[in-house]
Amino acid sequence: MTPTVAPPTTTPTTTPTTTPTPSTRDRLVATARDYLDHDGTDGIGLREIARRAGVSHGAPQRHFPTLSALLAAVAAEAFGDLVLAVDRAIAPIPEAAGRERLAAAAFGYQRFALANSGAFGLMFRADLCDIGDPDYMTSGAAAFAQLVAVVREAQSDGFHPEVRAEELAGVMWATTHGIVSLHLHGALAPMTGCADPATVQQLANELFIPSTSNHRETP
Amino acid sequence: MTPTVAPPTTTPTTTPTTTPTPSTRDRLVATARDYLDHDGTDGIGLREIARRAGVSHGAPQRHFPTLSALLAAVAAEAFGDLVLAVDRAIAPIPEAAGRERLAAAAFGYQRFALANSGAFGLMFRADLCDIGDPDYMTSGAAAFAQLVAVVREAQSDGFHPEVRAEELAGVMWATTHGIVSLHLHGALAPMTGCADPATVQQLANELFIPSTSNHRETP
DNA sequence: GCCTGGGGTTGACACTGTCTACCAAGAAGT
DNA sequence: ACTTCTTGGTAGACAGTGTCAACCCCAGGC
Repeated sequence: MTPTVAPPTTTPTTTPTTTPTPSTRDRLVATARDYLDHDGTDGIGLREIARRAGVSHGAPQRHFPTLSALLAAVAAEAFGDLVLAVDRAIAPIPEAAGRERLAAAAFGYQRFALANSGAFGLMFRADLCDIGDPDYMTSGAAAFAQLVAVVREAQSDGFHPEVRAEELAGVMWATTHGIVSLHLHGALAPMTGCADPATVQQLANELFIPSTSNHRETP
Repeated sequence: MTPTVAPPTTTPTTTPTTTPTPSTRDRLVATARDYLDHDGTDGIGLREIARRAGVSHGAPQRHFPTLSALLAAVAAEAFGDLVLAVDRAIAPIPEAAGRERLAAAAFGYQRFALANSGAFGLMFRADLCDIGDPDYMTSGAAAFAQLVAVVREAQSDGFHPEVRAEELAGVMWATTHGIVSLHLHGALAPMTGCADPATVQQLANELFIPSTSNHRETP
């Protein structure tokens, strides 16, 4: 999301760009993100975030009406990072090789989920973050739109051109999402016997996208 | 559940079969399941379950050391129901038609998840139920073993016989699981434009299992 | 008859999210 | 310059939670 031009996170408080002091609100979001990266979603809470951010337990209420709203902001930010990660994953592959770009996007999604498992565990949890938050919804829609675009490129490259791109993207998304979700749950490895979710993704790509080398770049 | 033969749920408390009084422990599990069916996972808690079961808030501690243990028992029961549901879904299809049985199993998984969205939302939540519980682990493994068996049948029917059945089952499981998870999260419909997750599953089946009619029986 | 222990109750403790009153400091208007 | 209003932070309350510990009742074994 808005890669270079400083995303104004919904609060243009007299300092739209280059804010020198991180403005409590941003610090709360960053602290929550840190918490997720270190400790996962398990014990996250408003008071603990406030404590780690060095403010009183009532301070977040001035910026977010509820904990879900704060976490929605964190999830929205994470969705932006996801788009960037997928962008980086497909960037080195020429646009003409649409099928390989699609495979690379799936691996990029996986790598992001594994490297940011805490934030990923939050992004699809309606009980934790307010999924009605406008920022959350637009960020999520942007991520899906990116996937649809990659699918369209793959369709130009001969990947099931007869199917609606949105539905096709839904299947691809669900497959990759299911793989990483089950893996992070700890269910995939003992069941399938292969500890690396990328191996399962590799197989999924070979089944879905048969006529491609599907080279899986090293992480 | 426990349809006919009454599996003794880990507590052979002097009445292994045909217990006339539902024995608080069973009532707690049943009440929790009811809660999930009616109100989802959102506000579930030990005290609320005890309240609805008509016992004091400390009573569950006599049977389950922690809330996670109680919910693990509920999830284990739900995994058993899932196996039964998938069994019912593939039963009317002749065993020779392995690919169609696989497709039917996927639809059966979906229908179970949609009809028992509360319990399904619990089964893969490590923060809610103790996934180290032995009952939980064996029930989950049984569900996956059932899927592997169906995949093996499909392989005998020409469905990618060169691939390891466990890995193949992992891909199929992840795809269906991802579809229903994203749907229950509310993300699939606005993105793909089709409200019915079975439509997405239908497409996934057509992509995975190309040479079959993939008839999707009416729910 | 006594004792023992399973199973239920009640009360406590620490903790949570949210609400409300209070307060400090800067902006704005007169 | 003085007042007023808004913004943002603090501290205390309240209802709720999971878990722990003490107590208590009552059936079964000696």
